[in-house]
Amino acid sequence: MRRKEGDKYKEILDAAIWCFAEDGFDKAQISAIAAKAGVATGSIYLYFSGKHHVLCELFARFWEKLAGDMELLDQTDPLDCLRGQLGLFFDRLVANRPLAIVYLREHHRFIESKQAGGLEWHQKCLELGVSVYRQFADPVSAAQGAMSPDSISISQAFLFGGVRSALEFWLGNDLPPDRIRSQMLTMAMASLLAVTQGTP
Amino acid sequence: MRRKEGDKYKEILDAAIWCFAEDGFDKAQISAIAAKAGVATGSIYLYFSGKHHVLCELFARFWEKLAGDMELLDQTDPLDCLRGQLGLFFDRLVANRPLAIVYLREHHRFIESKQAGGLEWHQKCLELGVSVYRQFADPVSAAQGAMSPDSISISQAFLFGGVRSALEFWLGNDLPPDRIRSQMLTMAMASLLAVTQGTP
Amino acid sequence: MRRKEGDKYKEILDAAIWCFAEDGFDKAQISAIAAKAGVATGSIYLYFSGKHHVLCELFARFWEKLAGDMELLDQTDPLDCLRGQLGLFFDRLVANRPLAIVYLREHHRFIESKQAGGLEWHQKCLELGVSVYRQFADPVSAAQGAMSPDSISISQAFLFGGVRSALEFWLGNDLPPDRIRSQMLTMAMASLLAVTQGTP
Amino acid sequence: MRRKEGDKYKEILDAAIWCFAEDGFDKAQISAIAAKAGVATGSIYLYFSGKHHVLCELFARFWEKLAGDMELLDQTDPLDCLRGQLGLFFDRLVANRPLAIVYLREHHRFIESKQAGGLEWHQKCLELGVSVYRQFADPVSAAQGAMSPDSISISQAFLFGGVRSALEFWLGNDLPPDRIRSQMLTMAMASLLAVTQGTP
DNA sequence: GATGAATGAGCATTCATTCAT
DNA sequence: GATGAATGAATGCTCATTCAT
Repeated sequence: MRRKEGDKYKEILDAAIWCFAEDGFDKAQISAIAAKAGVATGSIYLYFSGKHHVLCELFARFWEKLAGDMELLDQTDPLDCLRGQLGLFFDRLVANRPLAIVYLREHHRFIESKQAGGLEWHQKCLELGVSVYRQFADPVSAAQGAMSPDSISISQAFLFGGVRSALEFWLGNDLPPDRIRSQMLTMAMASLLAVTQGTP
Repeated sequence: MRRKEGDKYKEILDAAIWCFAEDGFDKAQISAIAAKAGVATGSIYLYFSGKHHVLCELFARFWEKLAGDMELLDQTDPLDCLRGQLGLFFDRLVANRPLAIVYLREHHRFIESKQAGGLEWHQKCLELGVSVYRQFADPVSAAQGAMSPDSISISQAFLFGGVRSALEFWLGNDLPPDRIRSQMLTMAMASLLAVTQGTP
Repeated sequence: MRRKEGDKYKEILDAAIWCFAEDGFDKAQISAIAAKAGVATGSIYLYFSGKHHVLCELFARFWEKLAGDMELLDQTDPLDCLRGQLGLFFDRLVANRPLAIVYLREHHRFIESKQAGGLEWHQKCLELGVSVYRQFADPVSAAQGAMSPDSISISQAFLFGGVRSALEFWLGNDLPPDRIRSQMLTMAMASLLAVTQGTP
Repeated sequence: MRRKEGDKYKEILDAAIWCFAEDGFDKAQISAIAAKAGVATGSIYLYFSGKHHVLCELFARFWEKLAGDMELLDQTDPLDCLRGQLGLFFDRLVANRPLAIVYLREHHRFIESKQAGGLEWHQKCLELGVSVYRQFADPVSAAQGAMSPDSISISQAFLFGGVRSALEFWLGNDLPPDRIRSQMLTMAMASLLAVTQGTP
């Protein structure tokens, strides 16, 4: 069976999450990741081109799965859908604490990475968000520029920032995630509507 | 006795901002900071106990100055005041691009630092925000829990996350900061009101 | 798997002897030891936990071999046996000039080291000496305290001091070791008998 | 008054003894010596040319004083006189524990030092010993070579080694110095006589 | 494919010494 | 003479990556 081989890839990624979360990307040691994954140090280089690549693959898989799940969301009501998207993003990270830590601290390395494959999955998620966002267009707000690419991007960044804050707060406090999630979504939706609902 | 020449302390902090922004905290070299500051490597240790200390002092000075400026804001209208606070925070970082980068990437080290002096200035800024926030209390929203410490903290985190997103966006795009600032504040205020204005 | 090539462990120890002898422990550079041993700097840390550990292993191996050789000595005559023990110690160091230098200058670091393995071999050698020493007991000297633990320890220290002096002298002068060895043993035996032979 | 100036020289030497004893010569810091002496770091260089010079001056003063005291010893009986010399040496170091430590660990640096002034005082002490030693000459032992320069030097080295051992033992054990001194002298004298008393 | 011993460039920090005041 | 801020060369140890087996 070749199950073992396929597993190593995943074992390494899982081990990397823990190590990156614990020590940060720069301080985390490849040899520690290998040990935690139960493989030899050198084996990591059979699956990844280096430490940076491991990190990028981590996020690539994350965004890939998220994109898949986002597509399954009910798109009947734009507001519900967007709420669902943000909630899904939040839930996925809350379900994996160390991954949430790595996301908060090291995701920028993924974004800034030049040759990283996997950015297309991140892009896909952003686009899924935009496509729902566009459905909020009404003549007045559109006239006010709410559907300009810039405006949309800023809104989207703001919403992601909101989830980010919620995660950071969750990590640092002992509150049930639902409590945080709920207030986060309330605020996110309000901020969204403030931009997309024209105020005549 | 040879007097301390010039303002080496400040030169080092300024140089550190550039180096941390360029290379990240872990990769940044003390010797590079020293070179940029125009002092000898060893001189850094006359003013700071190590690389980590330099980073913490950086943020301590930032929050100290910000706290001072926040206190000067007109407090007549709570909404205006809060908008002013967030805008001030945004403006201070937009005015210093590399500092903004360092803030986004390395501020968590300051927060997580155990023995860092200067955390009190950060705390002070948070408290100034909370004290304005409390003025939004109305009977209905208060009854709904909007003024519970948890709720306030979450809101505050969300608002900071909003500014954070705006900064990140500003760094990655070529939009005039005012354009970003304006939409950020619109969204921030809306999200705030959504929590503090009871919906009977 | 790549096997450990050659006897890097031993190469490093041999190289360390030369470097420690030449420069002293503190000034000796790990990189110089590595170069002389023909290995990379980092490889030293595959075999030893640090510079101090290298030094301690050096002495541990020395005492281990010495203990083995001391046990082979003919124990028929106590006086001959003790002479043989001291002579053996002297000969082993005379046979390795740089090791003799390191012994004279740095052995105290081994003794003072808290967690050094190998101290048991040193202890073993001391005990082998004491067990022979005890055979000198005669009723009169014993009554005078010559076999009290303190007295034995002092005698032993004195005898070791004698060999030490002989080595130091040998290092600093161009005399054949046998000439020095012979006078040293004469004096050592006389000093020994002065304590263990009761003077009624 | 110029007492202050003369004092600094001595303050530095005294401080150096403590620091060298505590940390060893290489690890001891000039700045720590200065601090302990109550002077500025730079001031040390007004009195000494460097760290090594401080160490050498330390021993130069020691041997200078010892030479003076040795000359005062009663020379009536050679055996008593030699016993007195060794005892004096032992006592001087027992009276100053940190100095004893520095003597045991770092004296070789003084001996090996090329340009150190003060070696003549050390030489003086050795010669005072030799001149007493020569008085043991009897026809038989002299015929056996006991008064050859080599033989004398070896004997002297051995005797110094004996005192050295006694000091090392004293430092490492909780025995009253007199107890150690006494046995040391017994053994030293016996070893001496074994060489100088011809055995016909 | 898998291994892990071997590599060696890289870096924060220290500290003897200098010298402007 | 006295000071102590400033210097910058020096070094033990780490760890991502390689590659012989």
